[in-house]
Amino acid sequence: MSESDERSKIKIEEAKDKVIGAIAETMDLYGVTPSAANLYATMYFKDQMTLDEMRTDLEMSKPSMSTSVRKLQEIEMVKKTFTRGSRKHTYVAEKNFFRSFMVFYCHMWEREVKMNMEAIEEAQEDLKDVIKDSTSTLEVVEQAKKYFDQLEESKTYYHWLSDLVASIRSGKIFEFLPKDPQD
Amino acid sequence: MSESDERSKIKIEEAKDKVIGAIAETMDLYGVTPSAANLYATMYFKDQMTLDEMRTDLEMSKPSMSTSVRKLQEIEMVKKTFTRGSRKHTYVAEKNFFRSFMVFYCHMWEREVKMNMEAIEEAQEDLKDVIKDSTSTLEVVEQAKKYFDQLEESKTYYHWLSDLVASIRSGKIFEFLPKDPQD
DNA sequence: AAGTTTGTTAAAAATTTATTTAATCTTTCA
DNA sequence: TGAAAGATTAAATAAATTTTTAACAAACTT
Repeated sequence: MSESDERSKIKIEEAKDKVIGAIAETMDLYGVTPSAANLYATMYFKDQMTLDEMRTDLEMSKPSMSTSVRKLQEIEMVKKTFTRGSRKHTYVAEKNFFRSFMVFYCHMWEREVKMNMEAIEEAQEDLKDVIKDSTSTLEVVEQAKKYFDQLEESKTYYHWLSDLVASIRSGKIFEFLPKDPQD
Repeated sequence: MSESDERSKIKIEEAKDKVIGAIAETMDLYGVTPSAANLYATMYFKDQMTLDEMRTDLEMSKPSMSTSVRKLQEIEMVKKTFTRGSRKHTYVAEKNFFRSFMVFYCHMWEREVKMNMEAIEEAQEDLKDVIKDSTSTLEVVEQAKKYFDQLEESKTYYHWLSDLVASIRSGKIFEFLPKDPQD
């Protein structure tokens, strides 16, 4: 192999590493550990990888790669693939960032809406009881009403968030914000 | 104070606690610690709080409250307010979830776009050098081209994310997805 | 069926992150 | 200006995560 060819290959690796570093660094948003982030970013430039390749590439233990890849599968940023011939499992990174965005945020936001709305509904029931209770003092009723209204108001946000999720899921958001803006 | 009045007050507290628990639990999305999440959720039902009130309420140390409140100020979910008369600092929780959403996600997504786009631009420059280098072998040039194209493709996503941020910042997104949907 | 290879689970070690105690610095009021 | 109160920083402790080593289970090969 020629001297300059070797240099070119190194340059390609450096180019990749810059992007790998950036992707890994911003992946804390997705709630993954630095090593899982690193793994995903590495896989982003590969067709597919086995656990042993990951371990060699990142110089980490196999169980560590196993748990990282599991976590990445959970948020659907990595998928298992069948590779005929090989006994090793192979994994591929989701390379479509739109899909990753959709899967991750929709899942998280739905969880937020569900959990908080359920709590709000229950809380409002309790507050209604207090408000309707004829033995309650004016002061207590006023308190209960205040909190009830605050919760009612907050529902607007959760409805909106729910709508946002729906429009991302259905793809309708891309009518408003095209993936490929015409200039 | 009457028996039933006491019961009503407890019921109000229980109602609040349900919502506090839910908010705190879903706040991991915002990358804050459980105690900061707890603090915010508690403040959500108060007009304002001093560090000492926080410490009493959450039964934690003052420096702990100080760092939590600092973190919440960073993501603009809490603001410092002036309270004439008192020497203690007072803090208020941002109660408009739309604002919190906007501030947090726009900030994070802008960071993601900036960091990754800068790395991509640099990497593409390197790859261009390799592609244009007349001494490069065909194999190496093909490799470089492949990565260049992959990066070029990914820019679509970052542009879109950038547009999303802009439309949230400007409020234009609410034309597409109204806060208060007409049925 | 025995032996290998591969992947996962369990327990231990190490690292990081969060919290507290103690000390320092700032501000406010006399 | 000095004393007192309040908030922050620093160092130490505690807690929680992450990572690894080691043992185990499953699947394939011969």
